[in-house]
Amino acid sequence: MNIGEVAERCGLPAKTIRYYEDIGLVRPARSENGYRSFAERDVHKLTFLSRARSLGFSIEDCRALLELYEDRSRASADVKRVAEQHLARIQAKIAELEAMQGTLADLVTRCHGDDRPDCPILEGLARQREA
Amino acid sequence: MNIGEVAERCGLPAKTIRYYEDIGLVRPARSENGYRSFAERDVHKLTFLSRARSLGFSIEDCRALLELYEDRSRASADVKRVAEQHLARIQAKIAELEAMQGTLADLVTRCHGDDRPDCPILEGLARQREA
DNA sequence: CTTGACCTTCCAGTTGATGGAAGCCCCACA
DNA sequence: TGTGGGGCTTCCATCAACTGGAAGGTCAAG
Repeated sequence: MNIGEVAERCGLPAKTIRYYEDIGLVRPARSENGYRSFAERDVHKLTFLSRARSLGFSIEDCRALLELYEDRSRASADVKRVAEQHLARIQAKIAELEAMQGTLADLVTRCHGDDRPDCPILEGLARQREA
Repeated sequence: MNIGEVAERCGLPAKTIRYYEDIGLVRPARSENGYRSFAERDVHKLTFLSRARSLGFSIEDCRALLELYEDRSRASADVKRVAEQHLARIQAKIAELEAMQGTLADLVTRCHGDDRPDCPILEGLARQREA
């Protein structure tokens, strides 16, 4: 199977698949003409990667997860640990964004947004952290 | 004022301040010895930048906001527009992370996390999007 | 006069791709 | 047989926003 079809099936751009090969996440065979030749197994791995990336796992996490995925004698605890750490990072990030959102929404609400120069948003940004 | 003191006062690493000069966000004077020599005004701009960055504004947004900040004849509507767009991006990002969090939290809950190999997390990642 | 803190510039690396150029390969159609 | 087009190849550059580190100048204290 050529890269175009694989791209379609796993939902990743061809460019990304080549990149994943570069960094050693997949190792497709090669046809005589030099084209990459993907087996079903490669497509599964790429689909797995696509899903893991879409859940926000880093490439290095994906590498670890893929290794566990292929290791029939893995301990699910190892998988769970990776996932829990990632979940914690996501939750921290959400909290951070919510804090930003709170501050920013407040400033935006207080700005009348007309053609006059006075602006609580700029004042809020300029203020030396007394708030 | 030397860069170290400025860094302390505005809450940005010296390295970052140099970077901001590189990309033209500040233009501190120079002393005879070649050291950067910051005026109060520079410190204010850097503090402004620090706050804006901590609210997640991109460097280009910061550049625009800084320009508005220094323009006494600005229209607050221009500031508000930038802020609203950024707010929308933040909210979209929160939604995205919450979706990830939902899926991931579910998988984590269902994984027993012991030394056996069967693992709903890996199964969830491998599944070809029927869920 | 030396030590150590602070400053300088410059170059490389981070993350995860993405864009584009230059150039094969292959198939169909005239 | 040639030509066109789409798909494939590699390689290099670029994005954001820094950050780390090397090599070296400056300055104040002891």
